[in-house]
Amino acid sequence: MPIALVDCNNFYVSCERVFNPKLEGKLVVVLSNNDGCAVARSSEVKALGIKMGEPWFKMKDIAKKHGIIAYSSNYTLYGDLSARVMSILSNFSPKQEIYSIDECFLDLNGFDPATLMAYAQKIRMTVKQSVGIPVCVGIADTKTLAKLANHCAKKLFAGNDGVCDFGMLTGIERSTLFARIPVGDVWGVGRRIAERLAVMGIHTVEDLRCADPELIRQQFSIVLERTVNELNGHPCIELDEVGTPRQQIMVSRSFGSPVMYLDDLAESVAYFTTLAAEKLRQDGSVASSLCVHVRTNPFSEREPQYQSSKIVALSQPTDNTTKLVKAALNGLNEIYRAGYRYKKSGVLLMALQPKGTIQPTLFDDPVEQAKSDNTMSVMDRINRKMGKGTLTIAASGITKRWAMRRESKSPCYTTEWSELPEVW
DNA sequence: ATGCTCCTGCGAA
DNA sequence: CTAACGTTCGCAGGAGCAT
Repeated sequence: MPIALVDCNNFYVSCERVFNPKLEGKLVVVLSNNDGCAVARSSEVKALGIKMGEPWFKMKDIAKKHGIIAYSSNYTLYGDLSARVMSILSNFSPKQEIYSIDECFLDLNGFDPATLMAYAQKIRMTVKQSVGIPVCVGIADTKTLAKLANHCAKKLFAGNDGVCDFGMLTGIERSTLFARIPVGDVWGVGRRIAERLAVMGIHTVEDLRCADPELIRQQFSIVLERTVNELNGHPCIELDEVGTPRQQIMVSRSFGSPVMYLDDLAESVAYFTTLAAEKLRQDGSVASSLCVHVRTNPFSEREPQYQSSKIVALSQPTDNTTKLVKAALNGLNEIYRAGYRYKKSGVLLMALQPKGTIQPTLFDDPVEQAKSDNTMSVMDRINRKMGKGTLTIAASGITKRWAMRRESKSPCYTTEWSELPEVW
């Protein structure tokens, strides 16, 4: 029952390189929102020892010294390229689970085990040729093992051309390999759990594989017990093909610079709510309540700190931007306190359900409902065709003094005509 | 005693 | 010039509450 995990290499960096081949071989990082931390690093940058999540301002000296090129993140571009990669990959298996923006599982059940390595190479070549993104492929009998195999394809076997198939290993070879990998590299084992495992003398993947599942469940959770079983080749985590609709939708951002006044905060909350509402309608869901959240900057230790949130119930489930914004602003009014320097706000849409399943009695006025649906669908269509933010509600403001910093964003090559360089 | 919701911790990318 | 540290999602388990 082989499963492949296909994962893009340094995905955001690779996206930038697709449209700017001069970046090949150079030291490149992509920064998080607000140009805060490094969230993608080229292999050359990783070799310098710069860690994932490292704050940009802390590594500026090293960056200058080595000539690191930094990009602001361009999620529009990365999302579009991701969709192209996933579409190509879907041709390689009847069952695909898109796990994140840069990786997916493929069910390879029924394929001849002896041909899987070659098949994986074909996958890599096809994606590279048609989208320009390099990927690695890990193959094994469970999702946890496939993740681990992918990790090996990337890290341990530099000479193995980006593919690793655990099906090719004997039991001894596997144990020897696992004994060289720190337990923290296993899917589902983060920093905290790794620390606690270390206390128990479990340091490597092999240690965890041989641990007593019953004990692990007792000391940790059923999740980690499943991990142990999966490491032993017993599938516990199903391939999840159907994109089960989200249970909540969150939009929040740190501000480019701190905000003091309710007006600015309200603009941001209104804007984030419109973004959340767009996602909600894309999912075909409606929300029954929402949560507004604001906070000061926890890293400014000398400043007075404040954070608060408020849950607002909606009179009936809706996907209408105007109604959601009104509710969010009501909530904001209740938690706003003057005199603080706010650094972040956010909106969480909660208690989501499929739009189709709302009880008909809730549609008291079908005419109103149809009007609302029409307005929203016109807005969505215009924004999709003419670019995000073409049509917005006034409450989200024009000036956006709080807008996030994005000092070095590349053009949205695949989605914005206006951003194409003229020479093209 | 049982079942529900809410909150927190943790992990992932 | 200076100051500057991400976002979004799910799951499990425990606390707290109602029945």
